[in-house]
Amino acid sequence: MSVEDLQWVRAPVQARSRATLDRILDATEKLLEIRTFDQLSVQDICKEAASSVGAFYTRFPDKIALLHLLHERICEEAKATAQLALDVERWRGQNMQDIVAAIVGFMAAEYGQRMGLRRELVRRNGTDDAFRARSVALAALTVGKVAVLLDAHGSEHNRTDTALAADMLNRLVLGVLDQAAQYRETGPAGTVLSVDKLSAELVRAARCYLMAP
Amino acid sequence: MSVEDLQWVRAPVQARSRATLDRILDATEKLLEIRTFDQLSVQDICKEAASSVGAFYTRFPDKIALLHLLHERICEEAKATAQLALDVERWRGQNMQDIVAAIVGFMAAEYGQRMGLRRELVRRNGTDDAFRARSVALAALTVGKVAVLLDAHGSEHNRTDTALAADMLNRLVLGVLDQAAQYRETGPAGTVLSVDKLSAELVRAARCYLMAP
DNA sequence: TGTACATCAGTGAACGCGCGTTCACTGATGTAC
DNA sequence: TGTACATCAGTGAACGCGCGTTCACTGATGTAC
Repeated sequence: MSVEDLQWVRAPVQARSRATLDRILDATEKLLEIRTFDQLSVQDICKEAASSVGAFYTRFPDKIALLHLLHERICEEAKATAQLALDVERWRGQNMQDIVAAIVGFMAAEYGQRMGLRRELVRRNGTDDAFRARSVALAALTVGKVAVLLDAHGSEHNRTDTALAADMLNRLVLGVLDQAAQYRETGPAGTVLSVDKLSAELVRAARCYLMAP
Repeated sequence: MSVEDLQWVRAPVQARSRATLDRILDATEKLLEIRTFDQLSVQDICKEAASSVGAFYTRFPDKIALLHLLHERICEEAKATAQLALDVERWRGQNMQDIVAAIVGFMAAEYGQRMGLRRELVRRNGTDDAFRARSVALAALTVGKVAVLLDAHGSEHNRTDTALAADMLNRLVLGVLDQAAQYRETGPAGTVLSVDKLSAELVRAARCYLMAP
């Protein structure tokens, strides 16, 4: 999906303004690693992007549209990935253990990237309906596909309500990852846990949740 | 612990100002059910508390001190509860299954109260060091006590690294509960899950994580 | 290939609104004698 | 028990700062002929 399809930005027509837009998006993600979106002034962003406030407002109707654009992009990407990664056919013949490990491991690794943006989006989901709607739509899609996957492998787990199991799995995995995005280096209890270790424990938790008697 | 012991508020000396302070605290918690702390003006809070801006500033040095006070209070309460609830002696002779069910169930129920405040505090933990330090201290305490509990019941679970297991348990349970506080009525995937059902699934997940082979 | 013109892009100072904070003042409560 | 005085508490209009947004202007790019 290209930037032009999105409602949040006036599409650039010259290569120059396209480059400026890209710099603004990159600068924003970079600054979000350290600060909240609200803590970023439009000036800050434009300075970091080697651009100017006026240039910003020829692209975006207002400040928040920038964050909407970043969210919409990341959601569309994730949706496309989910369509491919969670397809039943793709996993036919493989065992549940490996499937869970692959999917949860992938999610954890993905989440490791762009932590700043994730943190901001988690915040928005709590209070802004437009952001929440997009996030919920994405989660509903993946949860639905995971439920189908669970149905197709019914003999390999011990859950009868696969819809509930899929929903809970999503809550567990994203809950822990969102939390990790909030607390960064040191976790919620002050302990350092590498992405790999966290990922491994998450895989373990997911497997256990599905397969324990 | 009484309000006077805290550094965030000028201690009231007359009953009248004590009452005003209480109204301000209650009003804040009430308003936090719908809006972010940043979305609340001092005016809003004072109006809801049937008080005035001037009165507010005779109690508090600034706006944020009010939230610090609420956080410090809730953390002290939680610490006291943890000291009692997670004591090894208290659970001697009981089996792991019941212990997990009781503790996780209790946490979920507790969390159901004051969701608005929780949501705000989760947000703060992500960006404000003072809030984070308090939350981390609390979590470190509970995780430490859970680890001791796991050690004392070593034969009833399958985890060797009890410190890691306790940390992960904390991440799983609080991760899901924090997330629920963000999304409220409808969960992250748009599904409605009562506190009881969520609690039951959390208990299941925690048990499985500890006891699966 | 060159020139004129239209549109796109970018600049940064200035504006104005919202909200945290202050302040001059009034009223209530407590204490000394 | 009454009076004077000190301190506590409360009021709400006014102030001022920060930051999102606008705007008058300059420069760059593309197109027609």
